[in-house]
Amino acid sequence: MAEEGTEQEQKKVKGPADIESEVLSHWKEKDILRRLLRHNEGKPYFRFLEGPPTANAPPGVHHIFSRTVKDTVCRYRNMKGSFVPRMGGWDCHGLPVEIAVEKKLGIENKDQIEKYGIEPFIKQCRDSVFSHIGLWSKMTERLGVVLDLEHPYITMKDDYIESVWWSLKEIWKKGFLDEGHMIVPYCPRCGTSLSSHEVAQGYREVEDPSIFVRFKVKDQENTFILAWTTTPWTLISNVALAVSPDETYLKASYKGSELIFAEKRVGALLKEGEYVVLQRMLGSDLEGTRYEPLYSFAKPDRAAHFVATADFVTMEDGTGVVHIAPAFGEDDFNLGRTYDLPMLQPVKEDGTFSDVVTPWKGRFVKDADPEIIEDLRTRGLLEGVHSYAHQYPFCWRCDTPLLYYARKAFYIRMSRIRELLLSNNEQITWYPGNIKNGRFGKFLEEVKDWNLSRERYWGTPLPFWRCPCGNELMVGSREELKALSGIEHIPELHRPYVDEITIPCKKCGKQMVRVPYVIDCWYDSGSAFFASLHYPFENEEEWKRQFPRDYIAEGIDQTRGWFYSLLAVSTAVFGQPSYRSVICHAHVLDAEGKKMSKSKGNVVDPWKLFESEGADAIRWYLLSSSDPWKPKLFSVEAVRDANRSFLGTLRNVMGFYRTYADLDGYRPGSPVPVNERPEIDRWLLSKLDELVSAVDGFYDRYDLTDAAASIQRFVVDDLSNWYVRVNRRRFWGTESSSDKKAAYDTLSESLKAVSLLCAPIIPFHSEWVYRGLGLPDARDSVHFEPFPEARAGTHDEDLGPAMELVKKIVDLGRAARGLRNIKTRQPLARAVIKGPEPLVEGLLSMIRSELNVRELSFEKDLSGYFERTAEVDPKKLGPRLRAAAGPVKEELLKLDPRELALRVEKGPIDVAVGGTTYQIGKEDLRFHEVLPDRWALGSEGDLEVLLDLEITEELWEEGIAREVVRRVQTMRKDMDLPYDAHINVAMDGERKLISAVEHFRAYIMSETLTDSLVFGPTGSGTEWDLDDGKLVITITVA
RNA sequence: GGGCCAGUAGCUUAGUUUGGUGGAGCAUCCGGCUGAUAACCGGAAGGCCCCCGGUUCAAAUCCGGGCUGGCCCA
Repeated sequence: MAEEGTEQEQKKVKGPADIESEVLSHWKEKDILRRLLRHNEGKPYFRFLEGPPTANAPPGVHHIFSRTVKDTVCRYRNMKGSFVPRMGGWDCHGLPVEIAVEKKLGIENKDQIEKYGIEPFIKQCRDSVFSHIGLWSKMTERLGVVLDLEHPYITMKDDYIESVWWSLKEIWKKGFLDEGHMIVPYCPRCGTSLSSHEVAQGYREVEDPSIFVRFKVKDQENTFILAWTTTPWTLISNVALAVSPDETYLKASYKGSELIFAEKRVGALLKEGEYVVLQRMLGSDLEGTRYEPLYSFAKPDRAAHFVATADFVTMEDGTGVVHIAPAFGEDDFNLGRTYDLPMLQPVKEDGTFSDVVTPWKGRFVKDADPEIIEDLRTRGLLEGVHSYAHQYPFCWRCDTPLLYYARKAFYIRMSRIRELLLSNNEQITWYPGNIKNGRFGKFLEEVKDWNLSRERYWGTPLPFWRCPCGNELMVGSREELKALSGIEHIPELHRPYVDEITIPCKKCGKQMVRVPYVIDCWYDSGSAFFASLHYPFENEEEWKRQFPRDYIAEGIDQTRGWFYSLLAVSTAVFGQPSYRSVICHAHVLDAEGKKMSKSKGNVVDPWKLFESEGADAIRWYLLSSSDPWKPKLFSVEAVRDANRSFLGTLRNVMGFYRTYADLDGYRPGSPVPVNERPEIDRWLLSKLDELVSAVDGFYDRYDLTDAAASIQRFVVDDLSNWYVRVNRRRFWGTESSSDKKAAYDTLSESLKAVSLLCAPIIPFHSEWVYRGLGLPDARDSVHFEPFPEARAGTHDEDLGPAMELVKKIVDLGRAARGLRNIKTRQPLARAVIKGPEPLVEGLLSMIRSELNVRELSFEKDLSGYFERTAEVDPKKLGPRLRAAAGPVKEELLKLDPRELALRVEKGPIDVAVGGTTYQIGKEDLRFHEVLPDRWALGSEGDLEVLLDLEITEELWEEGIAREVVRRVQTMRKDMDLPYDAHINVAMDGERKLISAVEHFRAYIMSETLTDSLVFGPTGSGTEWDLDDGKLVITITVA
């Protein structure tokens, strides 16, 4: 019963919302989405990995985009016969979660968190992680995405954390995990380092002092190296000066001193004539030169205060000499490692100078700048002070200027495996390709060590225990921890519980204590390719089947996020890439191309769109409008357009099919053999065949946009606007014939194939079409069908080009009519065509009826009908004559175009330019036609369609008859008459019109199912203003 | 401040690899077609192809320099 009701419903052309809710309830009833998760189980894997979102905020349009891109590829592979595991995943840890909780609790720093208590705090975090998960599930389902959200991986689960621990221990065993100082952006007021994305939010343009400082060279009288800095407070911690090894440096005498600096900077530093160059040398010659420290508050513990060389020294600004304080800058720090420089850090965590810096102890470092400058001035070490405008980061929460600080941290030595990262990247196919060696590859080439530790609370604890005696160990599993600590019950693998676990030291017997860090949550998600399986503790076999993953897809912002962490972890732990192909899709912007943000109020509400336009329209728009990696301007109008241009047409073709199939009781089955069907059927099937291969190839190459575009072209142009339109009559007749059966078979086969081809992109409409066809062997869902294969034998080589020619001829003929305002309803005596002749009679009659001409003739030459003009074709002339093309063209412009056409017709003509004579023939020219009134011409390239516009009385009358038929049909439609209702008609009007109707009486009556047709005044009726007079028509039901 | 991507009709875009009369769709107007169609067909109007230079007989396309927007970084 339910089945029948559904079919009844489908007769009418419905809106997308009805279709989708109907499909959704069908899926629910038959449990389709859940069954699809297991579809093709036991077959070869297509290994997809879902990137885990954080469910503490509702999903937005860009998540819809991601899910669409992922789902479409997975559905395609599923149809191609692969088993596609689609485990959902949730990212749980990290600062965003902590900050959301801090906000909720009304606290804003670590002291307050600790006062509140770590245990209740992380409980709050855990509770808030899934605060919006309901919306995520709802969105995923409404979008028709197949994703297992009932058994997802969850990064805060102990199993997951345990796998992460294991991997960290692997890295540690390889010696890639190190503890040491890292330069991190640090907010002295909040007492914490900041993540890079937090820093990025807080850049502002500021003015800082920029000073030129003299460093006295040791053992050389009155000689100074001139350096430049915008952070005077770091001079206290100076341990070296850096120069560029390949640049030239000068020693110049200036106002009684000798100064050393880069030659390229001289113009910006000193005035011409005020200095004398004493010596030139390369930067590398300066290496090792010792100088006297400016300050000696902090004592270096090894060799310091000499010149080093470094590539990062530029000639853009300053003096070409950079002062180095390894504790306060990343370049400085790295150079410090290279040269084994001491690290002076006389600055406390709150950003003030420590006690050793006697003059300024307790002062915030930046506030001490003016006094430091003054001190240098009085000591004669200052060469100049300027103000310097540049971008500087501030804390996004408290607006304090950030300091780059060397902090103790655990880091993974990614720089050591840079080459391996790069060669692993070579094995990955990127969409779009330019990311591989561009944004991503460049990033890898300069990969930095990965600062892994975070001085926070809600995260995977770093499983590193240390004894006061210096003994250290890494714990790689729960069992290991229990065995080592002797503690049987561990509530969970989070702070504060793991903090309380101590391990007796095997060396000294004291208690080893865990370091206080959690790890960067990007490491969590980067471990998803194994931790989601709880490998290596479980699922060994499944792991082998799923490594590496075939496909991932996320937004381009993940380049240095998940795409990187996924590759970084797998390279560090397994030495191999963890994924083979990746689609980076672009962002979804508002209709103006601006980023959507709540504060701007330009966020499109996906739920409203689901209701008004439907999920398929959204999916189709996102994939068909342009490549996924081009930004999408998202608006209701854009989605509506997708609905209209493609889905609407598909719905209408389906509606047409249903209307007549139901009327005729047609069911697909025992089809008419293809070779017995008319040309047009074979043509459509042949087209369809080409489409199937093309779309298969597009999907296979992850080219979703071309797949969608070619399907759309087929459905709109070939199927709807050509096949259905020119074949309508075949469906109308009441008697059944094999021709009619062939038409139905062709249409239903095409619709079935289309539903399969677009199933990966629009799962709802494809289902609706598929189930509405009445297929005898229909499965529960289109999504269980295998992807169609091009059928041998349907491909007809000649029909394609022949039909293209027919369409072209028809288009040209209609254009010719349009030029002269001759409506298609007006029959014409003949059309003369110059061009290849479509061989098949069936196709010729199609041209006659589409163009409404009685006769068709093909001629090789139409020059007898009209004159031509000629002009230069630069495409031909340019390559042949090169530089002479211009002047020759000028010369030819002097001739009358008509005369030129005539002369060239007889043979090449000579054109003399600059003493050389060039032969110009037909092939160098383009021709235009000058037509007499009787003829109308449409042409494209060599194809020309000429219409005879002479309208005889008989042709005119036939035109009137067709007008009348059309008016009557319109009236029938307005009266809502059934298609098969018979009528009686009365007409009154001008004599010549009535006479025309009388001559075509039989034709009019049969076309309009009229039983009786009478003439004479009628009381009521509709008055029609035909171009040639008025006609009143009255219709009554027979 | 650096890197990547983009800028073409009122709007959305194709064309740029390989130089040779810039094509579509939406919207507007006119005409047509309509026994599925909010569909479609024809025509009109609408383009300093972001700007400035360069190469070339010829540049939307190649090269250089800018500008604007988006993204990623700092």
